Amino acid sequence: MLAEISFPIPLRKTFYYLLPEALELEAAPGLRVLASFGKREAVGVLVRVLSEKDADLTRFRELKTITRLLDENPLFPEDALALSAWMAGRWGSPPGLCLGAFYAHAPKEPPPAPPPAPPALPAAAPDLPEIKNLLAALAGKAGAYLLRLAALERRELVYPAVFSAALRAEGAQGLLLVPDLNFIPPLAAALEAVFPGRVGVWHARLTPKKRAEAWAGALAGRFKVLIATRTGVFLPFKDLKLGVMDGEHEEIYKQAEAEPYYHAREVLLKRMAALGGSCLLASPCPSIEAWGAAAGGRLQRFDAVPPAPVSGPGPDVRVLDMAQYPGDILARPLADSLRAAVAAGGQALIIAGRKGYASRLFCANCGWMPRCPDCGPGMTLLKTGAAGGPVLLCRRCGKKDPKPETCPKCAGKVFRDYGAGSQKTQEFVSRLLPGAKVARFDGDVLRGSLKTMRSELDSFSKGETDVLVGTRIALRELGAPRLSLLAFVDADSDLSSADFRASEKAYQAFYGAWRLLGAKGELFIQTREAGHYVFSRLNEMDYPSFADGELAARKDFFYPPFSHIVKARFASYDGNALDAAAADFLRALSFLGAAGDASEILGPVTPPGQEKRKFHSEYYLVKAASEAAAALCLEKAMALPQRQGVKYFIEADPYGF
DNA sequence: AGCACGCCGACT
DNA sequence: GTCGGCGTGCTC
Repeated sequence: MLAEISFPIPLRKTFYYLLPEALELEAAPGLRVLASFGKREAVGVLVRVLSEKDADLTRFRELKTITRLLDENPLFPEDALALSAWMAGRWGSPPGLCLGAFYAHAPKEPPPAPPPAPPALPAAAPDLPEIKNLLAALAGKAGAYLLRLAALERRELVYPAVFSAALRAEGAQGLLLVPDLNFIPPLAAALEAVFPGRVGVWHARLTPKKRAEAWAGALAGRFKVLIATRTGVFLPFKDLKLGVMDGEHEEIYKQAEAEPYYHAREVLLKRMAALGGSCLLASPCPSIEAWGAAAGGRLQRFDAVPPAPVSGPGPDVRVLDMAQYPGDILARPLADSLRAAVAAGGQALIIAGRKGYASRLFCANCGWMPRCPDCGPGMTLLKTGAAGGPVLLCRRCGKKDPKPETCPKCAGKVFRDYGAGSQKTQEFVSRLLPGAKVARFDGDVLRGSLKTMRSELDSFSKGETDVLVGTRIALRELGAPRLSLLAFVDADSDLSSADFRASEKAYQAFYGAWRLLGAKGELFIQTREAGHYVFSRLNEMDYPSFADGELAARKDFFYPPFSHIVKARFASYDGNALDAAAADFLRALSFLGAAGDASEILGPVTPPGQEKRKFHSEYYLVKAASEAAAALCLEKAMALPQRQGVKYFIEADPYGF
């Protein structure tokens, strides 16, 4: 007999091995196997057992034999093979890598038996009618739910009650996914009160030993609840009955940096459905996708949110039109309020558009802005280049140019810049408020040492820091006792993007800020698009009305959740090759219109002034009417002939473009 | 992804 | 003369 094996490598194929007769009875799909692979031994997963006559073996000189089986039983009762095959089709990553995501952290030998488990303790349920209804639903039959949860601090109360209600059966386990490492400790403490000694923790920064313990503990059923960041959606469980996703709207749940590509929200929903368990998506401001799923009946929605007028007047929202304050990092009214707030003993959080010094340069006379001469997008200004002077950087292709002495359009000599990065803003604020303690929190701090990050956050929440300058990630990190002012230095980097999710993301950021401020304080938003419609709805901060409007717009323009997006970008120095690649693509997708559904292809979209550049790029956006149609488009786009000198970027369900 | 082979630059 | 850079090719 033969064994068909999948390896965690970026190839869209499986491998045949001889299955020793002694293993024929034990061998079953889903078991890990050890096998010689090239010049090394590799761990793969048995996909199928088949007989020699069912496989075309003429291409191979000889077959190798499996070394041994590593498991007695499959690690995933929910069928990781089927789930990973679905993932591979949905986001276009190689099936072996998708399957590998489930098995990546598995120790080679099966884990030891778990110690006896202490009993669960009762959880105090918050006294809100909608929470009671949710708990009753969770205690009943399995389902998929959306919970709108307003106050940040209620999570520590709600989640223990939620797991307690859904995990009454002795062996039943739960998974709580969080968007951020810093959410884990308080939630772990809250869950420990209900499941003492049976709360596990999982994130990318665990030491190898702790990671192995958490992984094995989940599989063996030692943990009642696992709290985990994104990758935790692939953890093995003995009997997973409830998957909860906190901060469901957070973009971090989409893995787009490295293969396999996936969205943890959709994997969780699919996985819980396969297990016959429940899934709960929770957020103060759900994604429009989740909002649409609730409107369409695929999620049952609970609103644990008092209507806006009940929760108080809310902070004073001030949208500053930066056209009136050209060149200012902080406009005059904001600077004045900031000075006053700190003088009065308050704390402030300033959100810059990006990290570092980067900002956008423009001519003070004619408004000219530098664009990348090679590939098109607006260039950002860095404080120092290699030679020491200021340089312009293209964030797409990495081209660096010295800052021009005079404006190429009007020969003006005065330049201004706007949209300062966190570092530059921090320096500005330090100069504005001599004597105040000004700290910074951005992606650099988040990726730096855990100790530094914690001390920055603690220092702010204890009230030692007066002003924290950060990027948007600082928003979800904080609890601040004396926070009385919050400002967005540059809201336009979000609003002006071509992304159909731009206003959703911007609104969620403003809403997050509004909630962080609580009942009082000042919220400043600096923008060059003060007329944008998100601002017309900010006063009431009525998320449902915003989300309903956004959902209607998505329907009108046929965007998700009403369609499925596949983005195909082509780039080349050779314009003819680019045209040929695009023609290949359109030909391959010509079946779309013929199907008679509403699917359509947008594009080509090219950066402005493309003709004059040596580097060409363009993209197409496929709006597919169904998941199946999208999967077919993705498959055809990935199978395109690779033309010489052309780079292909194919992405399903892209975020941020 | 690993891992090896292979052909060109600076150094024990 | 070697060590080592990463381009290219292969894995049943």
